[in-house]
Amino acid sequence: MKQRVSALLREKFGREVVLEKPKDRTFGHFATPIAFSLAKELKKSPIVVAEELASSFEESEIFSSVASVKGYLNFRLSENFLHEYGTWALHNQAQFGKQEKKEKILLEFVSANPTGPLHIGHARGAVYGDTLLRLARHLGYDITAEYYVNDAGNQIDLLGLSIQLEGRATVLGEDVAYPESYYRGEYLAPLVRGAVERFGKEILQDESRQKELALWAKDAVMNIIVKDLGDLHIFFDTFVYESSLYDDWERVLHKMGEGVYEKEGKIWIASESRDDEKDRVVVREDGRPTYLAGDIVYHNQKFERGYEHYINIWGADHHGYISRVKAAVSFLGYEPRKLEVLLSQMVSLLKDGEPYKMSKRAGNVILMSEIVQEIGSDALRFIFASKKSDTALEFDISEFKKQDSSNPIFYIQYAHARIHTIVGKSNFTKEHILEVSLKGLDENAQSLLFEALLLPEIIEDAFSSRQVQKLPDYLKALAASLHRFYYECRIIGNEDEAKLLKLFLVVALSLKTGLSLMGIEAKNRMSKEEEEL
RNA sequence: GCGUCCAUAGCUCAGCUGGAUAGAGCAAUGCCCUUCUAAGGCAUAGGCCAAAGGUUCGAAUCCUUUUGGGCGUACCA
Repeated sequence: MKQRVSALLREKFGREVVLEKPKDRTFGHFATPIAFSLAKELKKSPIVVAEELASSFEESEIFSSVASVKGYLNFRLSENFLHEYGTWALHNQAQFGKQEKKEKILLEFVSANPTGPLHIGHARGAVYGDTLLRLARHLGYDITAEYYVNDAGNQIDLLGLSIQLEGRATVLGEDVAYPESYYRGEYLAPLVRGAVERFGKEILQDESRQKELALWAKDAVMNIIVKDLGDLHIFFDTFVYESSLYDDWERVLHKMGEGVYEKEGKIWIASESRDDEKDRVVVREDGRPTYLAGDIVYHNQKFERGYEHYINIWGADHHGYISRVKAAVSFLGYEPRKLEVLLSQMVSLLKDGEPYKMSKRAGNVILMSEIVQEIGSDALRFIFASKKSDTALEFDISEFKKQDSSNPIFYIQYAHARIHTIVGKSNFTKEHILEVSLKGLDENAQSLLFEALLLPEIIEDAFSSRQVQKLPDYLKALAASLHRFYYECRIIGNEDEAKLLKLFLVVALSLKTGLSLMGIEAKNRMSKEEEEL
């Protein structure tokens, strides 16, 4: 819709025209301040310029009016245009808001280490990534969702050790001296049981079998992670295991050519020459590659697979890492600009006003699964998707729990359910409703129709700006408009009943489509009884 | 110290490719169910957009500085 208007104006003025939402909807559907910039060039007052422009629009099949107000140009779309578009959308529901972007994108997100279940901080990146994924798919991008599994290195050894410690303390009843760093948490108990069942108790005490234990356990942990993500309706296309990439290390190292060098018995990457603060070690003196090495092989593998664009979603605590990975990409002979790293900022939790620390090693983490159980996938997804991902977010768990009825997700669901109910109450058949014209609606109704038809623009904007919160913002506003309209106008028995129901169906289509892009299923009815349970 | 993200209503946050009177939800106050689910609607109140400069017709938005925070600053992941 906006694209069409924008294209039309670009043609007319021979330049890009800024289109915005009028301050007041009664002014029209779209507005542009173009007269202000033209005024300077033409050396006339903006008001005069706007008047002249407005009167030059006489005949147009898209606009019913073009008016100038205080230097702004306000456009009102024609009834016919809105009618045609709304009717098309209802007959092609699955196509509504879709495009055919085609670009091949690799989206990597979550990628939490398989050393424990996901916590609430991971959930944010997960929701953000999955929402982007859904938006991109809707826009026609050929996008792959990938999880990179860090199953090599110290953290895996630590997992083996942690299971042994837990087992020796709980199964063998030993008095265990805990080292400084190890993992703790309830998830270890079943792992210990499983390990004993599979390997026998001996494995708990045999230090030389830590690795063996860990390699078995990481798969079990990955299963937990995948299951927890599934509960949030998040699914990955591919999993890449760090451990599977190291065979390639020598070749990749060689591929970086001048980008790496030897010094003090270690191998370094010359990342300082590529905007990093300093050069970094990639292979230690004892020959063990560092964490960075894993990411270098991985990114090389990504680029060799040949995508047009790469998006990584990382926790904000990794932001210092961006420049060194980009440096590596550049040494590998690829275009670092194709790699886009998005950050998901920290989530800090309060519980009854008390701050919660979220270090995985500390053990007192809030598990993602715990929150999903408390408030449900829909509410969690909605809250996280509603906040700009690069801003630190703070919320109180206890506040969150009691939020039930005031939760925006219910507000939107209720709007959708209302439409479904009222359509069911009407004596008109759906077929008849779809046949009627959307022309001849009054000001309020037409404005609602226009708002509902804006979804495609929102989807495009939310994805291209990577600001997914634009979608929930829009849905909230649309639901509010629906509720207001519903309150003010009685539908059943109205002389325009079928017409208004058709309008409502367009609104429902937008709500449903928008919710599904957030991984939330639209409800057809709200039940207070269910809520009590 | 350096890098980076941030600072908007009492609280949680939108708004940021510069544009018309800075918005929403929660919390507060007062109304609206003989009417399609009141999980709703209406109204009131609430702001020196952290501070100071600059750019210009025009700044919450762009630039600089300051202040106050988060995160990072490993041969840890």
